[in-house]
Amino acid sequence: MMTVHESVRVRMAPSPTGLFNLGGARTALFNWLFAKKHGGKFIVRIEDTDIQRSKREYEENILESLQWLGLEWDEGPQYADERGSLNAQMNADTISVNQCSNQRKSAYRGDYGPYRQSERLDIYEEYLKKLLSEKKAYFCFCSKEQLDAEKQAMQAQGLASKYSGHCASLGEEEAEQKRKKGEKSVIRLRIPQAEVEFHDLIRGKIKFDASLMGDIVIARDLQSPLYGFAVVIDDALMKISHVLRGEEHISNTPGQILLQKALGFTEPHYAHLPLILGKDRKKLSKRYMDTSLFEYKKQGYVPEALVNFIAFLGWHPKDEKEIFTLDELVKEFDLKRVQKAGAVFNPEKLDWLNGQYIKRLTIEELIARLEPFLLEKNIAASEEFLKKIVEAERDRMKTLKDFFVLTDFFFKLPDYEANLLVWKQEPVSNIKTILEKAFGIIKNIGAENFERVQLFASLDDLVNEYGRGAVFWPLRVAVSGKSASPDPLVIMEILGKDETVRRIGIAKDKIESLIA
RNA sequence: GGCCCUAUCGUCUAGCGGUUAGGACAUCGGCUUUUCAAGCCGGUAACCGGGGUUCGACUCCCCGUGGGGCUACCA
Repeated sequence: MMTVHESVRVRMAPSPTGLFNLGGARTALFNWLFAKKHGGKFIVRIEDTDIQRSKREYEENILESLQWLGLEWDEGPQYADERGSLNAQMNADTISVNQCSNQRKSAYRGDYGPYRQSERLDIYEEYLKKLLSEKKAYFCFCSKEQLDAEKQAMQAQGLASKYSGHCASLGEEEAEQKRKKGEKSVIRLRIPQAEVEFHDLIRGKIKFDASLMGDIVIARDLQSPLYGFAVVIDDALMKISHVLRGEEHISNTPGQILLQKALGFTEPHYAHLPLILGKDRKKLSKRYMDTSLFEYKKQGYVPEALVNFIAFLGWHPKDEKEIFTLDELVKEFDLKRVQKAGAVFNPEKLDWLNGQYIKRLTIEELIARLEPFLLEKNIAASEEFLKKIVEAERDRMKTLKDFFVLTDFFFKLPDYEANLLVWKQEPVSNIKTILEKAFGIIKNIGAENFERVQLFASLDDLVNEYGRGAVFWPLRVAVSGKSASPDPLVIMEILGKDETVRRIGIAKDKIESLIA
């Protein structure tokens, strides 16, 4: 385990421009684990500086997803509708209420708020002005077309494309005039001709040649900071000690470090997590496998399985244990054991894990998890009945949703081909007699004795005469309408005498029609 | 094109100079067996290539190659 002396404060800084996905979940999980491991704080900060793409509903989705996974945050947004439950458990004085830009009252937990970038615009402006007055940043009036042409030209020469610095030497007054005239401008940070180096906790030393970067844009205007600028300010102000984020951010780290230097901020520690890749080895994208977390939820995956699965994407414990609870992960987690290369996401393993978790749930707990699905499908069944069918089928369930395809026949006998009743090479006439005899035997069992053991004993003679397969196969089909099911006698017990008799009656008719 | 990251079974990975290269998923076979699962047992399957360093490289270094990321007035 790595030793961390200072107080650990990590953050998850999602941009609410889409539904929360696996990549986000992984970043959140690793940050959360790191915080818990070191007794630190896990902070959620909403990066909604891109007002065009940011949506409130996405933000809610992110927050709900985190809660579903069990990754509760120490500081960050809090919603009106959760105040009732959460507020009660919290110190009232840790909550500050702000009026947010779109008229909605937003509350936060934590002392470093607001935790939504759109509500921190004045803070950014202040730092922007500071940079400008210190001449560390300047207004740039170059048009997109100009910039594109520059870029093309440089690439054609085989050079790194970067901003030429055209407006860097513009006089203050000149710039001011242009602005007054309403010429469109952006704010750029002066990048020194220097080497930027940082130590990545996962990858070691990473070096960049800043002279290849060109002066970077940090804001559209005083009230519109860009991501790279806002993160630096917020991380510093929120006293973030460790930045654990996806590998795609490695290349914007040097710019951020330069910004920290310009502002006199201390540099946080960095750890860049490997990417989660699709089967095509590319970063998970909207088009490819990048299903939102709630989609997994809807498909019947349990959060424990998802957490466990995600943890193992780019990380591995010391020993060979594979099933981990969140608490166990906290104990085992260590950045040292985080992988450097991207990890291809393997849905089969998720399925397996999910199945493992379903098997480990108590019947009661499993039924509780099934509840929302039952509600959605409008299935009403007694607790007693549910318990029985869940018990009979749980080993076959990979997802909660499997319950429905697996247990449909308990509710309603599906139609099936008469042929299905025939066991292997057994003559149809034998099947007919077996069904008839079984029908008679079963009909004679008292409804109060309608249990597996009793059924099994009563059918003993028939089994001895024709063989197990020849007896149980047609009975299975008769009671389930399927070729794959739990033990037919178990099904009968659950179904009860009347329904069992009725179904075997149907099978008898079918087999007769086959002969005729 | 430029910059950066990266490289062990199909996939996730263990390994940290000397191993029969281990585990998990998937796959294949067997057991169990009235079906399908589950479970148990077993099999197939990997160190990208080339140079070094070393008595000895999967392991360390360099160069290729492959893969990925970034290259926005997105995050």
